[in-house]
Amino acid sequence: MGRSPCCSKDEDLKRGAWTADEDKILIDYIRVHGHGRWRNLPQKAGLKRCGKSCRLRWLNYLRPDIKRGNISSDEEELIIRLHNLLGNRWSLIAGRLPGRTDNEIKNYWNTNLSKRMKDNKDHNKETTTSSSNPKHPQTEPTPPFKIDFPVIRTKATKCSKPLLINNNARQSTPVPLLLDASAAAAADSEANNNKNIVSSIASNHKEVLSKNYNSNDEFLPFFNEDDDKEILSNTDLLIDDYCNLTDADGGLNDLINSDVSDLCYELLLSPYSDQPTTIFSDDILNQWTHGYFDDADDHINHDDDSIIDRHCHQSNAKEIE
DNA sequence: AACTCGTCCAACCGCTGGATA
DNA sequence: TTATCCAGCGGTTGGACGAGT
Repeated sequence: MGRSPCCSKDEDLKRGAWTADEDKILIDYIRVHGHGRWRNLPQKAGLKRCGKSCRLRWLNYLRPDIKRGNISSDEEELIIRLHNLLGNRWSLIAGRLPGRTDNEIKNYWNTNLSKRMKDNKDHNKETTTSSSNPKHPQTEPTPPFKIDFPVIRTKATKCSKPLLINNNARQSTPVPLLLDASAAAAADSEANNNKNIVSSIASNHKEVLSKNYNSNDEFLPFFNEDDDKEILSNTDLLIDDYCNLTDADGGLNDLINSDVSDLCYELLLSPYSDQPTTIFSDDILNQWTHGYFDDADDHINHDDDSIIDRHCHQSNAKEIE
């Protein structure tokens, strides 16, 4: 049952800090053979280390594209904004900061920013309390960092099928969509609603395909699970989720069995996984972290066309060609 | 100088999910 | 379908180091 441990503890494997010699051996080996196959790498390279340890050492310290030095203020602001947006998805956040590792960002957050955010929150509470006093009219609160954004739950998921939607056919009002299959099954009352939604989506997809995927096409927009105001992005969706929802309709299944069914969009991937890195443009982030959430009562701006960085589409579209 | 305490961060650990036989 | 492999992720740990007493 389950997998065997990466390295059994009774093996004569070295732990703890790496020496310069070990670093050199690892670098030399990877320079010649490339990385990957971490489990066998230590043996082949002549290192008495666990493969996992080698991987971590390479990714977090020895990679040539690692950026040394302090986190700049720009990087810091970006980390804060991304953390507001994504939560503790360190690898995703690191993906937006070239040369920075998830470990580094996680450490930086835990040692610097989390404390500062907490202090800031406390300060805001005090400010709010004192501002309730009519003798101290509230001035426009402009905290350095906003912290109460709903976190978008994303997942570094490889889609094996295309998910396209046409701007022109997009629904104008937020639509509740049950993304979890079991929840969908439990909520019979939602079934017809979902069917209608998915039917609409599938219809959109058909329309998109009929137009042969032009530059206005985008991924599905966010949907608002209205009560808890949780926001889910389309990256949470596996294609199977759509299929489950659309089985009764069949429309989307037709779509995904079409000629372009082997398209692969890779979303929100870490920079050191041999995969594309730039997913969200800074404009998008600005919209997400400022424009989208400036109004607490309306977390999602469905009228805004820019949801996912168009570069993602374009680069993938080129690959398709 | 010696000790304590807090901070930083590299490394470890356990778990997850995709791939594959 | 199931078991296993493997890479990757996020939380936690512990040693090094500096500041304060």
